[in-house]
Amino acid sequence: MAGSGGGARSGLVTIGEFSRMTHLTVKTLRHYDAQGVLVPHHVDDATGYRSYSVAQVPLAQVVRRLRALGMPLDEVRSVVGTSDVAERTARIGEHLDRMEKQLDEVRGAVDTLRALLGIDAATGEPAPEEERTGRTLDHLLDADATDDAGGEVEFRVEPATWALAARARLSLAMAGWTSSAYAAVDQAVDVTGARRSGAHGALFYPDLFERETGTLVAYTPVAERPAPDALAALAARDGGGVEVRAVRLHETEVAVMVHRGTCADIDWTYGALGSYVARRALGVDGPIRETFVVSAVHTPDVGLHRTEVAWPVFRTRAA
Amino acid sequence: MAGSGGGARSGLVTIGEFSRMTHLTVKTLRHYDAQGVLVPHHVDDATGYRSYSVAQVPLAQVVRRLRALGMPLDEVRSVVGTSDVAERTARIGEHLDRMEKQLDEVRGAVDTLRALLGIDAATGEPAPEEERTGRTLDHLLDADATDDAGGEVEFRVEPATWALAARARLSLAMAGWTSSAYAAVDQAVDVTGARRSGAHGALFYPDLFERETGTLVAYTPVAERPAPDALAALAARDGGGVEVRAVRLHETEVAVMVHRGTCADIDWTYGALGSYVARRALGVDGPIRETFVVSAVHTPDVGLHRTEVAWPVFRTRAA
DNA sequence: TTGCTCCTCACGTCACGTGAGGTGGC
DNA sequence: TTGCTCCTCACGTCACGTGAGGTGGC
Repeated sequence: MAGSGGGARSGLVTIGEFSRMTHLTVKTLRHYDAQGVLVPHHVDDATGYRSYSVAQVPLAQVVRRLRALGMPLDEVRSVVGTSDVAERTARIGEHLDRMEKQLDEVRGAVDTLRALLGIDAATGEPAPEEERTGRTLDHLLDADATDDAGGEVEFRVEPATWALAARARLSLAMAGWTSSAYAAVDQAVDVTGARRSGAHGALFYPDLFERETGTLVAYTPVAERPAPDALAALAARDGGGVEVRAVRLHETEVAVMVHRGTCADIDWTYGALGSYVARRALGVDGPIRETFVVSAVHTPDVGLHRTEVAWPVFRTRAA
Repeated sequence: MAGSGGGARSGLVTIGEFSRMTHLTVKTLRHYDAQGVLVPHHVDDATGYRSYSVAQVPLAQVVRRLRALGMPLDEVRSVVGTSDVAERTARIGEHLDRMEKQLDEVRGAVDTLRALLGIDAATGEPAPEEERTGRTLDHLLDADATDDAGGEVEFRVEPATWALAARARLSLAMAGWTSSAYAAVDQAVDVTGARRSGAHGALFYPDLFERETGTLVAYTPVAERPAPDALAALAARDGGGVEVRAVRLHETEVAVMVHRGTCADIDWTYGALGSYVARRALGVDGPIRETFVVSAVHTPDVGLHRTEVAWPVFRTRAA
């Protein structure tokens, strides 16, 4: 009888038994050993056989959960390898926060697609025709039926303005940076005593969309050029790792469309506005500007949020 | 001036512009072209330059959402490539259902880890000590403090029994199979007129945990051996792709522990029970048996669910 | 003409899974 | 002794990302 309990009451088990206890495959356990994430209690010199201690089971299950939440192995290793309990707890807590935000976004995407499909989320049944969004999936995937969002597009010349701004090179996925950037910008407004002249805005340079990583500027427009001593005060302080500077935004001719609701769906407005501009051959190079007219700082009701998307154009070309 | 609007009012745009409109990177768009998921409207023979039509924007955004929901590219291709609208809608709907289940599981894992950390989910603040679960993360990751679940383990000899059972080779992740399996098993009970003699159960063969894919048997115990004609009736029908047979379960000596709450956490009970058995060197080879004493068929309140985990042992060895 | 966009390979990455080919222990 | 578990490479996979090296168009 090939007993699977080991020979002694040592609390040591084979990799196979440990696999059954933890629901991690043998291959995965070997991988975690190689990566130093979860090393066996003992490895036999002669045979290479791994022995795990039953005391390692809870640790393995924590690793399993962190991986299930998408934490990279490198981070898992450093989290479970840290002896500082407070830091370990903090790291996991941060990851959970990130996860919950992402979870909300995914749920939003599910809801959006359900709406597109005309499926009632509660019942799973097709919704009555009149409750569906105007753009059903059939419509979306029917190239001929693409509508033109002409009525919703406004042309405008954004005047030149001074602004207090933070700049970074990052990926679109790292949008969490913007919240800390606006916190730093708002602090800078207080420190410099500047007068705001508009809502928070952001400049998205083309490389941000085309490549994985690119340039993003988060700013608040201000009424006057910040005074030199105010700028010095700004340079002297530490904005929590975010450097805020006074910058001059140029006058820009733009086509503007208003996006309503969650920013998770903002690619639709980009698509509609970009298509409109492209059809008329108005596009010019330059950053796309978003202005957060109504955002989380105004109301927690995401449904009321309004974001202006401003696409750089050269209108007189097609006057 | 390097206009980004193309030269004509054709509605055709470069890959870079299309990237900005859809928030898909240039590299990703080229990949989708190579994979046939989203092919450009036109590719220049001489230069290889891709031209996208603005009419392809909505399609691209659907692809983006399906990918964000984790749908594999092969499936995305077949979904957006299908001209049958009803089938397309159905395929996406199925994927959304799978996603929502997975989302609930992830949320469960987040909650579990929060509880482990002793963080109150609503406030984000550490919970009062007395509200924390007994096993905090500190406890879990402190190998010396591992407790022994002795009091919760019961030894038992599971008697031999007949059962109506469905067998499959699949991965643990594919647990969705079990619901259709039990539907088929329940139908088989009706068809054969068998008398149930216990709750739904499942046998998990070791390969299921150790390798990615393995053997799973979903069954309902029945009081008597199904009659030959009942078996013939069973063989004649189509159980929705699931084949149900009468099988004999052997008498087995087991250590049993009850798992309360969602099955997403059942690895903990596996760990505690497996550790208990390993420490006493009682383990023998054989499938692990789960019995769904209180499950979704009894109550929708997951908190009330009870699952017995039965680990095969050879007790007299350590009497 | 410069500088930017675009192109095609070929290879890297992340977290494993899949064999091949072989040894060890009850 | 059989059969099972365990081992180590080496390579595959999935969905891209990262350069290298080069061309094309305003």
